Amino acid sequence: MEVTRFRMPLKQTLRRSVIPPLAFLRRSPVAARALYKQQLPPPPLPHPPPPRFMSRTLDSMSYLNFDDHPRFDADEPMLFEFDSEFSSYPSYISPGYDSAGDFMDDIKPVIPPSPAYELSSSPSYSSDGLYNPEHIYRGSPLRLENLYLNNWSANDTDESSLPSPSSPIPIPSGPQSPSFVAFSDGSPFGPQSFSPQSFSPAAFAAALPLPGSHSPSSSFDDHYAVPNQQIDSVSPHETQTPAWAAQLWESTGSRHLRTSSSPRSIARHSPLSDSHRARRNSLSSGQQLFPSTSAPSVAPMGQNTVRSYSTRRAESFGASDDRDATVRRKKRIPGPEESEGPDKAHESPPQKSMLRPPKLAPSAWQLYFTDWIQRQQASSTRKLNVAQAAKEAGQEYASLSEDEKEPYKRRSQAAKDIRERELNAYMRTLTPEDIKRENAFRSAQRKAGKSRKSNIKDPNAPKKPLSAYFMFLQRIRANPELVREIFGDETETTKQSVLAAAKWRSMTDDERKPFLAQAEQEKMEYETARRLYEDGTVGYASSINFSILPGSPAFPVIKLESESESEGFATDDGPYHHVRSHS
DNA sequence: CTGCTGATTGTTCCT
DNA sequence: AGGAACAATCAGCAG
Repeated sequence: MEVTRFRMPLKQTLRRSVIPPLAFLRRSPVAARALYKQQLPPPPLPHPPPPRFMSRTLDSMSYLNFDDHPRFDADEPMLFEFDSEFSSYPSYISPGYDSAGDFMDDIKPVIPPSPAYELSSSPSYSSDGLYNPEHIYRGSPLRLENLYLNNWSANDTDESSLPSPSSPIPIPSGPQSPSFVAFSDGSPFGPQSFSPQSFSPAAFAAALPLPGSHSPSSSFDDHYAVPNQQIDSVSPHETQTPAWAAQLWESTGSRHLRTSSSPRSIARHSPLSDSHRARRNSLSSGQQLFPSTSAPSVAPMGQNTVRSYSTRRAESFGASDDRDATVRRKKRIPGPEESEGPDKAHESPPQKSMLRPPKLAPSAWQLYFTDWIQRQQASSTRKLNVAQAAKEAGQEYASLSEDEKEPYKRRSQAAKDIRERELNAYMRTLTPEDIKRENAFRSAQRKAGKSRKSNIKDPNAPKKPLSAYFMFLQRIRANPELVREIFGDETETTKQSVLAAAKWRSMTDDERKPFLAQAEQEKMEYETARRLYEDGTVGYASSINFSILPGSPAFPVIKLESESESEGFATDDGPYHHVRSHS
């Protein structure tokens, strides 16, 4: 098997242990969410931001450039090793597997957990097959996320001075700190730029809260979101999402996420600067945006933090400050067309897919089968080929009761949960060029009849808004009474569509009006978001809904029930009275 | 190679 | 393409 071994120099390791400044997170909301959602340690939050930190942070993005750094030295001592492939299941499904894992998509430091999370001798799966994170880290809550958290906690500290999870973990600082070695040459971002900071998972959660509502369709955010409850308990003083955070975490499902409770102080800024650059600059100068002393302050971004996609393209395979790109590069086996840069993306389609998404999580059956084979090997010397084994094990598996299958199902589900997150995170690391290349490959495969895989969509791109008719559909589905009225007893979705379409056609223009207006409104928002995204730099998630800005005409729109579970939908007052506060 | 199952596609509607 | 959710089919995994 071809194994490409990636090695991470110590310098990079150390660099990695530096907490990304919030400015970077704001500049790169996608990366920020990925970081946050993996529960990485929080960025330093100066209170108030030291001026020097603020000014220097702007130029210091290269500190996140873990790879392909000009200063990269292949002879540096290595702490990490990564394989581009792994021959077995990753840590979360394989008993006894190193919990640090070698999963490319989610770089985890291979460093023993801190004493606070004493490594148990038990594997991640107990003998009954149950997945049990507590078997890995004693004293940590039974949450898969804590695996990441704990690993990072361990990594971000010196092995010799490991703090407890509840106590803040000191960030090394000062010129003598090895963490800053990387900055000592060339980088304008000196060690002194950081004042001693501390963080804890709780502080991080408090620092970077998510908006209060979730889109039912936004699986990514559903899976990554830290429950508000948790955040609140951590930071009782912050009952509201700070403006910067609201902007930061505005999800791709923002259409659904916008709620009346979402802070919108960002709206104070003029929408008239049609260039995102101007907009961002106006944002960065807006210190008054973060007046709260309890709210985390943010180093403003400077002019030079804005780069267009074309710029990024140019840097795509060169020096880059894009952490996502870093991860991505590690996953890919470099192809010939990559060495020449992305200019060739439009040329002949790649011979093979460059994507290295996380592998599927094993099903309950696969886990059982793996165990079965192991048991066979342990208890019997007879040789079975896989076909025979599958046949025998398949019969046994079929005869298992639900209770007996349950442990396997739980293991499988745990693996699936993690895998889904990793996949989502992975997909978000893809650049438009990556996607173009992959789609060119897929198109060629389809043409050749070798695959029927459809093209992938850019998960970072703004989603097309729903048409008026689809909003009508949504509305019906959200309301049991309307469901009964229009769908009757029909449960088949395809037939429901027919019924809904008939109803739609029978409606008068007046009855359709609110849906059409809403669709028009969202279309405009989409166009704005799309332009910003295509211009580059702006992750869709951070796009601003200009329609909420003061002076915008109030736009009566339909409040879909899916957007607010707390608000019951009263059929008697009709849809037209529901006005979204943000619109 | 076998058995199983997760992932993907197609289905329906309209714009 | 965008929503829902189910059926059908593809694809991948175990050694």
